[in-house]
Amino acid sequence: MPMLESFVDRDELNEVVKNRVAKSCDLMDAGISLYPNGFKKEDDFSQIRAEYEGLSAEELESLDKEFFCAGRIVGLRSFGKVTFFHVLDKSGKMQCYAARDTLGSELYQKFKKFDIGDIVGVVGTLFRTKTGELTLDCKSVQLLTKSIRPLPEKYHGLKDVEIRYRQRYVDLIVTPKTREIFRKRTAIVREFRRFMEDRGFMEVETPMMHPIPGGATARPFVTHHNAQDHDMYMRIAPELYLKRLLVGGFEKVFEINRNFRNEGVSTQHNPEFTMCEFYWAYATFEDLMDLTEELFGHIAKKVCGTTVITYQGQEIDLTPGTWRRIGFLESLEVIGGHTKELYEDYDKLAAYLKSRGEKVIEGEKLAKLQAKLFDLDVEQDLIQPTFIYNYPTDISPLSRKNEDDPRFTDRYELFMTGRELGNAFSELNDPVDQRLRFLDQVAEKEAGDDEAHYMDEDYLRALEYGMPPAAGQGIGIDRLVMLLTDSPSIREVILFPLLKPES
RNA sequence: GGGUCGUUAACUCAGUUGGUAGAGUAUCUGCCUUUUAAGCAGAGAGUCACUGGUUCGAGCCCAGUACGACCCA
Repeated sequence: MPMLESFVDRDELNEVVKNRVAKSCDLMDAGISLYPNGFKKEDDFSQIRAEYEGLSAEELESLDKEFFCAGRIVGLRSFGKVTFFHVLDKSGKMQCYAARDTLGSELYQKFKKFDIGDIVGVVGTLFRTKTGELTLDCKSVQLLTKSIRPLPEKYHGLKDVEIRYRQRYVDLIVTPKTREIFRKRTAIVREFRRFMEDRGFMEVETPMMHPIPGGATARPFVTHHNAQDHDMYMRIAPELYLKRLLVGGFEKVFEINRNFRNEGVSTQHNPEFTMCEFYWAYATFEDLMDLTEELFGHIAKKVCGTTVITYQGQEIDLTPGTWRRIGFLESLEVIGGHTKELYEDYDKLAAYLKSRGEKVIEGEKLAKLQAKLFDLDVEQDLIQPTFIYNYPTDISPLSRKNEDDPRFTDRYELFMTGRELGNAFSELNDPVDQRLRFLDQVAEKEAGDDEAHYMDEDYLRALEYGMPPAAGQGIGIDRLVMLLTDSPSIREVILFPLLKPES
């Protein structure tokens, strides 16, 4: 194999890789294929364990049943004429045993060239070792895929977070906790979906590329459609499309998918992240509070087995019916410890924010300053689930105004563990009011706020046909997964988080 | 955008005042038929992130750059 042999001569390869390539050549010389196809895997280790772990050594001996398993060698202890090794498949690990007397010396010699990291097919019977471990006594061991790179150290595992994120495939091989997080993530999304479907919500897919970005206060990624020769924007939210579907007559819709926001990376933010947005005609934001408590309770119970969970050492009680509800301005007082004299006095508030290191832009509305005050002095103290409602109209351009006080909207944001998990409101379905709000946003954009909303004439046209009264919510799936997997960083719950390209 | 910290063998980490680059795992050789972080004996393995500076001499001190982590905005 000239290709493989030339591999060995490459000076930049480390010694371990060279050894493995040399072994691969030996195996091929002995007529062994390095990447054969066609092995029929029939049994998972976890199934085997579930079924036979309870059997005694004698019962296993009289079982006389062969199992066909496959997976990656993750541990190897050789005694010369006999070898113990652990094989990892999708369900877990199992110890396997290869003896020269069973395999025959020819096959055993070949087997001794296998390395940790190789993927093998094993066929054998079950027995129990002296120490009582359920073990597969191999009648045959077949190389299925040769691995030529060494895996990280077996005891400490992979610690370098940069390698863990860049080479997530290695992290998944060697870090059980990582596998666990992503299995849980899948379960969380599944239970989320099931909960919505059980309540009659219909899952839909709306565009990821928008001619006009909308539905959130954020900067978009820009891309370009060559054939039509115009710019497109990766969506920052699906909101305006989902509400068009309410106009179309679908009364309960939801979408679980990616949003893209052109902003910095932090432990809480990844430029592409997953949201579930749902819209419910003939419901109000108060109905959504109840639904949200049930939703979180359902998912926590299914995935964690309890509605009282621990996040970074703090006990979080997600039990439905117990969540706190508090008005936005009230929270500035009760939690933030401020008074009307500060948060209703523009100059005083601006001065305070500046003293705390916040930027205050000339001409910014009072409500925006109040939102900054909230971020500064309230948000981090919202540990237990809390709905903050009655957001100022000026910072809620898509929300229905409160009927008693139009300075505020029927909107809430959901907080826990000191961070936002959801944003919801009764929807603004008055096309004239919505047009005025858009105009207001356009003015802010012209004044220099590049996160302000764009005018969307088609969305207004849809509202002019009539959107039923409705309420809708967006819930950040990544943050929900962080919460339920006790993960301190969003990168721990995203398979391939955004990193700068390698040089 | 700002600050702090990190980058040494494939992995996990030491590295003294600035004086020949270290350990464990992994790898290779030998021994070993119930081990499980297997054991015993031996061997090999390094662009100390990168670039420049100070110095007789830099992994170590200084400056910058890259990437990453954390905190702040």
